[in-house]
Amino acid sequence: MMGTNMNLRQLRYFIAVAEELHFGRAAERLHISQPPITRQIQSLEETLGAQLFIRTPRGVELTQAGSLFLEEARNIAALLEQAADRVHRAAEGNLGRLDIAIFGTAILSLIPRIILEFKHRYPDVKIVMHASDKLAQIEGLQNRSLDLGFNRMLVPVPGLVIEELQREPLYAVLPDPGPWSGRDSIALSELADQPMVLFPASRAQGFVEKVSGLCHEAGFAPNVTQVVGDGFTAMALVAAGFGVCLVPESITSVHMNGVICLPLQDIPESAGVDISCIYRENDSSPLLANFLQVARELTD
Amino acid sequence: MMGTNMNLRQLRYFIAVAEELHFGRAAERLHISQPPITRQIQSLEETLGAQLFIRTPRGVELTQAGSLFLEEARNIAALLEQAADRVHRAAEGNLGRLDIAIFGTAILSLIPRIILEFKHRYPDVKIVMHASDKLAQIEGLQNRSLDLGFNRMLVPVPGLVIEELQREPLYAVLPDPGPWSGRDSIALSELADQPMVLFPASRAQGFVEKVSGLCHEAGFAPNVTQVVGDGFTAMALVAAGFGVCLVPESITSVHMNGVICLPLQDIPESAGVDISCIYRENDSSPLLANFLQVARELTD
DNA sequence: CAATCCCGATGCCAAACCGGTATCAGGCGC
DNA sequence: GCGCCTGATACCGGTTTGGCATCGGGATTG
Repeated sequence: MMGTNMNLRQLRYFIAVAEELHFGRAAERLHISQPPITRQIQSLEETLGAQLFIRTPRGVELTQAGSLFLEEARNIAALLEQAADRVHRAAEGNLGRLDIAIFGTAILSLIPRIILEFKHRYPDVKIVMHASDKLAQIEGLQNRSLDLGFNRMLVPVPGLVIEELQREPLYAVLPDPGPWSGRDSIALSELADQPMVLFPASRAQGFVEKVSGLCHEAGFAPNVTQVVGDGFTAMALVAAGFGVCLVPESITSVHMNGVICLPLQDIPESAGVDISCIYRENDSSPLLANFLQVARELTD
Repeated sequence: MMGTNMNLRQLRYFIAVAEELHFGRAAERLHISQPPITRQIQSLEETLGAQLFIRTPRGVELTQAGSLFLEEARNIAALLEQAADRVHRAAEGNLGRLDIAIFGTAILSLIPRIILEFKHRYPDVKIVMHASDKLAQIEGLQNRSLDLGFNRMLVPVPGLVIEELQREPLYAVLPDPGPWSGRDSIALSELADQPMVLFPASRAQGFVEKVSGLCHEAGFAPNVTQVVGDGFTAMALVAAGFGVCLVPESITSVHMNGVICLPLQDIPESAGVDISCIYRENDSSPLLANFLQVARELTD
């Protein structure tokens, strides 16, 4: 019993013979001698239970079954080649899908630049954006529905890596016109008596605690009058006279009537607020690696 | 250097491992031991230039590239299986295409029965019908655009086989009312003085010569007044009073006002007209073989 | 914290497979 | 009838493949 199992070699040889209609020329084209072709074709015919060629004194011709098989064989060969190429590209991170989570104010400035650059470099990678808060990002990463999250003030989680991309100073958002109109900076202690709006009203700790801590270091306890969901709402409340608030620098790129934004004096660099990304520690995806590389390049 | 060329074996092993997510279980499923699987997967990964699995202490999991390749591999494996099945069926004559030529009056009675029965037995064989005269059938068979022709009074052609399926007696078509109204048969000699309509006016010899020969055997030369294209036209001319004509029995299944059809007396069986099929001598197509078998069964 | 277990990886050997050379068998043309 | 061309076959050597035994590393367990 010869071959009871098809082989890609047989397929290649068959295509060559079917196109040359001549065992000898097919052998020449395949850079082998003629006898192996005879045997592989015989084996293939036995496997398929079908005669593929009619042997004639001048060469061979295809039977109807052979003609049918030629189409299928060509198709399969092309699919194999294509599959190999696609897999290779996927392994190099040029093809695939990346699920990225961001939250509210993270949309500003840095992250869109990273994503645009990545899409430009790897156009065949499909980026799916998810708007998720801190806890949803961690859950999504753990259950594999996310590959990467962007956030601020992340706390370490076992199995996940937090990588700081940028650290931006804090700004005070103040009513305008008001006592600080015309100033170009402000000390945190000047806000000791001011009612303060905090954000975000999230399940997870982070920015709110950061601001509280800074105030205590400046020698006063913040007089919190409101805790709202996001920085834009907080700025709007300041404009409406509810008090003052502290925001990361990037939010000040949004200009709003009725408020001014002033940098804080005497605050160490490390007291700024970070923009970090978070991903699985043992995620070997080349897509993620490529994305992180782009992110690092853009924050150097 | 291991494998620079993909192999179907590697593909099968990969699918098994990807579905079991465990080299040992995959080996068990494939009825081999575990080390060959390790090697084949390594070779495949090297060939593709992509890591397909992440080895973990409890087994393996698919990388994104591996996940992508699993889909492709499954698809290709299914296509291969399907191709093998289709080729096998084609070789057994259950699948494919048969080009069959008929001409005018051959449509009656026998041939449609054969074709209907064949379509019933081999529903996946596509039958393409061509209306071709005798010469076109021979040319079509020789240049491979036809597989089988039906015709009458065929003359031998080198490389083609003529197989008689049925022989039917001749009938005389006579004007009605007329001298023979009420009779139930007629002798050919009674038509000696009658003007006669012949058909078909074809490039090839055949029925016309047959009728002429019979008349001479009966002792008279036919008084041919018209030669027309087909039997129906001839019958119409008889009804219009142009004379009489001779037709094969099967045409008498068509009833036409103004004519009666009477069987000829004293004509030997061999003098009847045949319905034959014609095909290539060395046509090894199983579809043709199956079709001929059906035809022979229905004419036993 | 060490013993143990389970997984995949590796080394080694025999069997099967594959390709090359030489040769055979049959149809066609001169 | 003889040569020529085709695919088929016989035999041999190198390569590949699978099985057995074993290794190395991480996780579990007592």
